[in-house]
Amino acid sequence: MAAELTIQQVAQETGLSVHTLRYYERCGLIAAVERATNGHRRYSVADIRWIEFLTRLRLTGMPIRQMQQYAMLVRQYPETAYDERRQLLEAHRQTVLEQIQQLQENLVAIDWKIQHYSELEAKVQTYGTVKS
Amino acid sequence: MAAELTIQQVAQETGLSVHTLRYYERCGLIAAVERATNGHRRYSVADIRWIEFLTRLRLTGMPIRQMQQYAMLVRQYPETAYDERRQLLEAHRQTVLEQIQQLQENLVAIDWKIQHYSELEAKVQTYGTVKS
DNA sequence: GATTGACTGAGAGCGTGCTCTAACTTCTAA
DNA sequence: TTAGAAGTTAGAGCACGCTCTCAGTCAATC
Repeated sequence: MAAELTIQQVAQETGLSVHTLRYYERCGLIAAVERATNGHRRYSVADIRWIEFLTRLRLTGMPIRQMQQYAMLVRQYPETAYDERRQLLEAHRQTVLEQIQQLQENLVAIDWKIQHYSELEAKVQTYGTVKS
Repeated sequence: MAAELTIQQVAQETGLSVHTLRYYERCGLIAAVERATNGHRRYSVADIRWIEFLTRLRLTGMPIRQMQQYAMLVRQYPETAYDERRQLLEAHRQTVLEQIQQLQENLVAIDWKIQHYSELEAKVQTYGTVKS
């Protein structure tokens, strides 16, 4: 795979900082990236796609530890272990669904409070200061 | 308001630890709780309701800083400032909606990957090891 | 050949939100 | 009256996920 992107370019593309990109590589989330003759990193399009997927996992709250485990499965058994990878993602999928549900439940309570304040404001408009 | 619950009981009710309850009080999220003659905290039902609402704010990702601001509005102007409180909550409501949407978008990509793995697994079953 | 600017690795530092410790008090039950 | 369980404060410590610093390398430009 042609590896031609500098770390700066990848940072721009992915929204991660160059620090974070090096950090991710250091801790095994990204496999050793190709290097130019001067030792500088050169990322391939496949690297970018991988980083984008990693970012989705992070944004859905997967801890680095688990991402490392997933990365390890992909790297260590590149043409197999589909079952294990799928299971890991399915477990994560479940936690994401739970997160969404919890957010929605809590949102109802917040909406309720907003509504309550609106009503109190209306009363203040009509009658002056009101308690609670 | 009758204040009769010990910190242990409140921890049980709310799911927070006693450490966290004291921490929340220390940093101004909970107004000074009533004390028994021996100096021990005695929480009222209103305290519990407040803590439950705080917990909803936390679980939806509101930072402590902002919760402090909200708590300050409630405490400092107990019978007014509804507009400001409502605005604060509405701004938060917006970020929660965005969170949910982002989770859902990322979930699609994860589902997609799970599906992909399922298909690869099926191929492995049929033809033996397959690449990608 | 000197300067500039992007890169490198290793490791220190930081912000957030708890979580735990230590030393002390107070109440209850044996 | 003594043991132990639960409470108190102030402050230290911790896990996580970055984020920044530093000293050095390298290539291009003036």
